[in-house]
Amino acid sequence: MQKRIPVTADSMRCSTCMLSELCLPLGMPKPELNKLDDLIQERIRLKKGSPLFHLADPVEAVYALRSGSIKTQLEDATGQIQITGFLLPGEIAGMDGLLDNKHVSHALALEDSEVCVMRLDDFDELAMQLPMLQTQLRRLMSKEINRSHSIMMTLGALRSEQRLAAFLLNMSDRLTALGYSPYEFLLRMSREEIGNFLGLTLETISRLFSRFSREGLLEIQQREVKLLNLPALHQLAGTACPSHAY
Amino acid sequence: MQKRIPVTADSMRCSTCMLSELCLPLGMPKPELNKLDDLIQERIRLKKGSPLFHLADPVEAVYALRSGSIKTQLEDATGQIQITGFLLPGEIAGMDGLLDNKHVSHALALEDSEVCVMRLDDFDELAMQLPMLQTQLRRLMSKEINRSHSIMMTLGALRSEQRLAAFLLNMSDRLTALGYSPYEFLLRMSREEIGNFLGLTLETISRLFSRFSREGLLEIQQREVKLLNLPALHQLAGTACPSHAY
DNA sequence: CGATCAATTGAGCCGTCTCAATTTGGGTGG
DNA sequence: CCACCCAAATTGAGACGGCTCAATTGATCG
Repeated sequence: MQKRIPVTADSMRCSTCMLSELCLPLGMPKPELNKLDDLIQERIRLKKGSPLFHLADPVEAVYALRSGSIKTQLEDATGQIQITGFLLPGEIAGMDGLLDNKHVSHALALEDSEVCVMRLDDFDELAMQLPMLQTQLRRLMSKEINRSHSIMMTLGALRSEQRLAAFLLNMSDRLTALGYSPYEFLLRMSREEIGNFLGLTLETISRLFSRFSREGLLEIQQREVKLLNLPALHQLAGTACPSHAY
Repeated sequence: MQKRIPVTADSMRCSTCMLSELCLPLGMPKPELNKLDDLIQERIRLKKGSPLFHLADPVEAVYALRSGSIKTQLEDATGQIQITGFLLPGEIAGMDGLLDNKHVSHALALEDSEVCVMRLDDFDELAMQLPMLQTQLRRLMSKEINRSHSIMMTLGALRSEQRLAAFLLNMSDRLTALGYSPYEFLLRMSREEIGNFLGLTLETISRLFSRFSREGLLEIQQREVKLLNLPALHQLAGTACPSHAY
């Protein structure tokens, strides 16, 4: 259930997009920003549950999430799935397929979503006049490398309660950057998906939510979370609590 | 214990380097390859145990390992370490620091090693005349993203014996690509470092080696491994056994 | 309003960790 | 060159965290 939407002159452009502080343009000066507008020639609307791309699809673009949310997952020879990330608006999908221009993962919409299509051909052409663009992509790819390494640490070094705390705080931070509340948000993924991502079972996730709730760290009602004690969660996760949280 | 070595006209260059099929030049046509030679202006010799860079150091280059081996590791606020990779010749270090040009990890030599320094300024300048260079770096960064995602799967979905099998097979594959035997090699890292990397304790690693040895999967003598049954190891790890192994 | 899927909760088991004791090997100085 | 020392690795016993299997409740959606 994909719907491709051509971008017309009066559509939203990078230069006027609310997400430009987070997305590809992050930190680019205004004049350069205006040149970016030709890069996005189309967008894709995704219904909940539908794929943006699949394993082994050819890569001809990377995608910036404009609205909604997306999960990305690996699938091995035995059919085993590992979710590698949950994307929020302003984040980029498809950067893992650039070695051989073949996707090595699946990307699936967790809710109705929309992505901006950045065709690599167009990207490289524009980058000839706007070299900074290469730097921007490099920064985003570097960020994804960091993110992956951090998750390695989460999976390799933390116990279940710490993993879930770290996960919730990470969601909270990213939603805050988007202008939402750090405290209350809706999880767009199931307990099973959280568990898969964190290397735990859905039962463990459910039990931890119940326990955190009993301990007054949060309230949870289905997928609606309210974080009640950010400092305590940070202490659990072993991360510093950002000052804005006090 | 770092020693910087300027690259002179008669030094080894990318165009004549044995590693060019694996390293930055991978898949580049000859004429373009020759232009690469000016990129590497110096190399660094590292004594065993000494750092290539540290957390929070400014990033002015990325590094291609020329000989030896290097581990990279994260360190969190509590001092907790997570090893994120063991680099072999032809592989690149420092690509995780490009978001803000500040290193977010440590890189330490596991044995006496040598790296080629690719200054980012020089890189971007050269890329103006050789646009393919940007694509090459993109491919290498994409490869690192993949590698990290695969490790997420290893940590999130596999049991201890599967993790160690996957680790050994991965080493075997990469050493094979360098022209070494798929069967016999020397582990340059301790049991503790393997365990840290795989999210297990050193005792578990030691026990697994003993068990694998008892089961005839391999022979191990300190850090000298001989893999005796690649298909069985692949079956354990849940990966397809490459044809050359039969 | 039933059907179906998601989430919760419990009981028991298993894998990995922790703590501790030994053994082995490599490096150093007498 | 040998004796010693220290770090690395092995092995065992017991504890515990997270998993499996199973039953039940609670949402959501035709």
